[in-house]
Amino acid sequence: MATIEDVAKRAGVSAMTVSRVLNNSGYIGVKTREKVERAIEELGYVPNALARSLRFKTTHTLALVLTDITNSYFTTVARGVEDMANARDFTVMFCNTDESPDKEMKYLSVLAQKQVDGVLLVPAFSSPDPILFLKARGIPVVVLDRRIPDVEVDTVRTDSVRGAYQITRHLLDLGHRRIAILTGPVEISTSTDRVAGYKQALLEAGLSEADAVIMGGAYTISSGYQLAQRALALKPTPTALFAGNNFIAIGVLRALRDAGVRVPDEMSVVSFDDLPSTTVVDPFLTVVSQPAYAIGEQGTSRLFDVLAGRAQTAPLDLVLPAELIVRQSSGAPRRKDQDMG
Amino acid sequence: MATIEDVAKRAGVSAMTVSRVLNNSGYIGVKTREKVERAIEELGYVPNALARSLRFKTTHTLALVLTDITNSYFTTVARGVEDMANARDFTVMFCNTDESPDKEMKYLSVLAQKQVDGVLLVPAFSSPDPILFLKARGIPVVVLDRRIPDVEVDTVRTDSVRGAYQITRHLLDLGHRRIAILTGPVEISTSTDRVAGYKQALLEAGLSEADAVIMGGAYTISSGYQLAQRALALKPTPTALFAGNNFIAIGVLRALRDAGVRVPDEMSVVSFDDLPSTTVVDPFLTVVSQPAYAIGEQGTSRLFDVLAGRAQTAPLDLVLPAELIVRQSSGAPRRKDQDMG
DNA sequence: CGGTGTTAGGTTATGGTTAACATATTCAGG
DNA sequence: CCTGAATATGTTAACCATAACCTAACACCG
Repeated sequence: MATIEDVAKRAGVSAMTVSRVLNNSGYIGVKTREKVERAIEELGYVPNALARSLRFKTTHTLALVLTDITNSYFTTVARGVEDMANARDFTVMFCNTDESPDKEMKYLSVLAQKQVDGVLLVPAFSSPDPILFLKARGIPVVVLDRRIPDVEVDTVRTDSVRGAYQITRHLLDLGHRRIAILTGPVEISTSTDRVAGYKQALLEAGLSEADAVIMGGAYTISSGYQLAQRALALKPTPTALFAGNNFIAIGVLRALRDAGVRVPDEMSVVSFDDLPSTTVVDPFLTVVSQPAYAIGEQGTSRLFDVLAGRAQTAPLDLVLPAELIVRQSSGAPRRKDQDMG
Repeated sequence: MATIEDVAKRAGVSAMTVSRVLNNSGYIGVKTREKVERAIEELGYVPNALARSLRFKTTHTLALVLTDITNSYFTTVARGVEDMANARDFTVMFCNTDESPDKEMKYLSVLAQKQVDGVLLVPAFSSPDPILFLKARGIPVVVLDRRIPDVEVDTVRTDSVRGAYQITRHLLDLGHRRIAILTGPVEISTSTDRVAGYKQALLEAGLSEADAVIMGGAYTISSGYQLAQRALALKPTPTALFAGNNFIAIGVLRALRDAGVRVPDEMSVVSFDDLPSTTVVDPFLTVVSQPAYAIGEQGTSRLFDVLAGRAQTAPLDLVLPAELIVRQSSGAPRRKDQDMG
């Protein structure tokens, strides 16, 4: 790769003159400019951003650290991040943590070394450590999707409590009284928030804590499958299942299919997180849909505000609304199943 | 962010000594090492990878340039790339080109400036320019998913010809004689390769060029929808539709649903590219499935070989087999539709 | 014609790290 | 006790680009 010095030599000028041509700064003679531009062309020179970054202490690079890019929800978040970053001439590094705090920490260390200008983090775990690590090194962070307790940090997420409330309410309105929520790990805020919204709706409908059926597992298909099997074994059997995310929903639907339970006739199923419209012919599942793209976009936008010193001191907690989309997977419970309110 | 000089001062030694501790090189006294390690700890120092990269001319960073991370196929490719890169302590920058050669070129220029060690490219267009650009700057490239004619470059892709042959053969074996292929842009090799495999199967089955129904559009859902509508309007109507990729397949299935055409009873549908198993409860579509993860992995592996100087001179053209997965969307044509072979 | 401002370009130092070289201390062996 | 090897640490220069400073030629004014 040619350096600025190579260009300078070929054009018969100093490196500084080339730099001036590149950055359109200072005075440059017309003929000199031409000579330099020709030399740049001939050598296929591109300036070395490392050297620049070393001086200016900015790399025009962000990092997106998430649990698994393979989850369509995060794919969409990632796309939102990339589009927003690209619009400001930033590039994005991406890192999959697979929900492992170790892997997450290793990545953050590498990212700090690479001097990324900022980090968008979907935390693997509800620990303040990753945030503190970045803060100690002066690297701005915005947390996406999940809350982290006990630490001041900008956050952009979906209103899980209200979303869960709405969809539970929808089931209650249909007449369901035995609704099980099959959700992710208790260490992740989305999980606990969704349970909170679920409970709130139950209580408001005159049900008691004892009527809540809360089953925690992981945000995976296999976990959804197992949780659904366990839910089917309960006496009395729930009339509706609320999946904590899209992976769990798929697992639940497969378990019901394998058990020969028809949806929604014999069992209503709803889910947090929609399935990507690009892979589904006929959307069937009643869901609360998260504004994934907007979360990526808004989070990145906030990061730019911080980088520009435009951010207020108070940490942002931007909570975007989820959208209830009623489809065919939820219906009234069969009469014989119905409780007497 | 603390520098090595800050650490040196705090430990009362020179920067070089700190460097030696960091890299475990040369001789270090026990007590000195302790002092330095304490200083590193206290300051939360991490070495500046920019400065290192400037010296060593390697950034431990790869770039993945693809058309759209939102396509589940590319998401999986990306995951393969990231896992392989991560295993070697490399990070990955990702860039969506949206099939725009302009955007692609802009990205490549930025990546060259940022001194990435190598690029994994899903080309937006069948032009050698991006390859030549990178080669001129000494940046290794591996092309993924698509071929680029008229240029020597390492390539890792699916055997589109054979995959298309197999699935067309499958339809022919079921008795179909009027099979339309609805595919992507003619400028993209996957598209032309799939058409080639399709034709080959037809000819082998004793059909003629005239029996081929080839409709080109874009690799999008809306294009699939429109192509299917046009295919339905043909006289005689095809008895089977072969979608060129997963997006087209979704569009086709929606068009058939809207037209009230039942699959597979009234129309068989097959597709190149599977839908992600993580978003489908009951896989229904007969497909040739591409080894997306392996493509990412193998491409990255090849890139590492090149970086290590371990690559043979001859450009690699690694063609991975596609897998025919027969499901319910393909069946025998209805009798009244059947041609007399 | 001297002074001043404009134009055009060069020189030096800096950013953080480390290879190469230089210097200083310790210790074993003769 | 001296010599030379082994050990321990420091100094300089280089990677590449550029801000800050400096020099020089020229035009224009009074």
